[in-house]
Amino acid sequence: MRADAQKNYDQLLAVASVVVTEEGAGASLRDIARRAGVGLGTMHRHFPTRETLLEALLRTGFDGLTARAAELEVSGSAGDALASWLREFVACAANYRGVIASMVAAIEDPESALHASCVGMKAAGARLLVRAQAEGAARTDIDGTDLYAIAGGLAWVSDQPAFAARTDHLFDVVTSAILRDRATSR
Amino acid sequence: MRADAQKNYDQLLAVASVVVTEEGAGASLRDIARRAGVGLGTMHRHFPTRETLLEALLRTGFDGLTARAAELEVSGSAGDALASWLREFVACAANYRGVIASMVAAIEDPESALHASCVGMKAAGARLLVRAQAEGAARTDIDGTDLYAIAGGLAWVSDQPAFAARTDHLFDVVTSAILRDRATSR
DNA sequence: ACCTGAACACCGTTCAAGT
DNA sequence: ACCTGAACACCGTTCAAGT
Repeated sequence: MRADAQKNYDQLLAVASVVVTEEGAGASLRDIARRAGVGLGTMHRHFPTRETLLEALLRTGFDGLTARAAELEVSGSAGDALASWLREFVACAANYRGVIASMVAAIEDPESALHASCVGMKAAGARLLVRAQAEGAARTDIDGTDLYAIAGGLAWVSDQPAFAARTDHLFDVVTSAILRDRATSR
Repeated sequence: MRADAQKNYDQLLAVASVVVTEEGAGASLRDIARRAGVGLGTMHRHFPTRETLLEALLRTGFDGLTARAAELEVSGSAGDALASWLREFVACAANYRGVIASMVAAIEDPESALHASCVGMKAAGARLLVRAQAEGAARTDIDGTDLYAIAGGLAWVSDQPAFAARTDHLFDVVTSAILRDRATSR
């Protein structure tokens, strides 16, 4: 990438991080370009769709979740591993308001820039679920898609101002439906 | 209301029902006015905010839920009553895609046209919860707000095309976290 | 009383013109 | 190669002018 293009890209991403944190995943792309001091066309070349931008913003979090899943897959308690990873998944989505809807829709849309990452997240969760089920720590009548739905639902609830303060409690209530014989997890 | 005003109101509501069913709660109000053969100003006088329109669309469902709650409050099993009502709440929200976000936000916004209805729904759910808790059919560490959050989360998950087909299963999984000693409910 | 539609300030996307 | 910004087709809201 040419030096000026790289500078614009970095600047757009930095500004987008601030604006999307402030206003959520539906923030005005025009406004981001404006505040980054960049033309509208430049915005669209670097990030042709909103998903492309969200993917870049979530990149670090996605990589962290992937690494964390790899660790947890060989950790002591399969039940605790699943609960820990789910909690981090929800926390990651909570970084940018409204992003969970895109993360859920991306699963079924191979065209989405978020597709690969989200399919990966779903698969990582599914592996932790299978291990927990094999050890008798998780109920066996749910699959990876159910788990992703539950994680998405929890993330969405946490996104709502009316419920944000009860994220931890609701997490415990809902995970108790999946995991057996656990104390409150925090 | 003058006869022509009444006709415009009815026409707007009929068209809105179709358009919001097709495109969800974020449908273009301009488009609704256009398809109703009505000026933009008329649209805004009858329905000054999007919430006003949604409230009118959901009116029937809200009234049905209120009546159903009254019945269920004196029905045989407190646990079954809560589960039945929750299921109907989720089904009601599912009539119009995306409406659950407004129904959740309205709880904390007294200015919203949906406020009174949604506070009423929340209170009805809370009454059924309290009765179930008193009979030992529901866990006692959740309150009416937790229940509304869980109902909202389920409604949101059902709204996502990726998960819509598993609504019933996810409902059973999540309600099992709240209710004790119940068989799969459908 | 009630209705209409132009005007305004936004939005995302495209693309001709510049460097 | 890369950037800019006008042009286009939308959006919700307001309000002067009509009946």
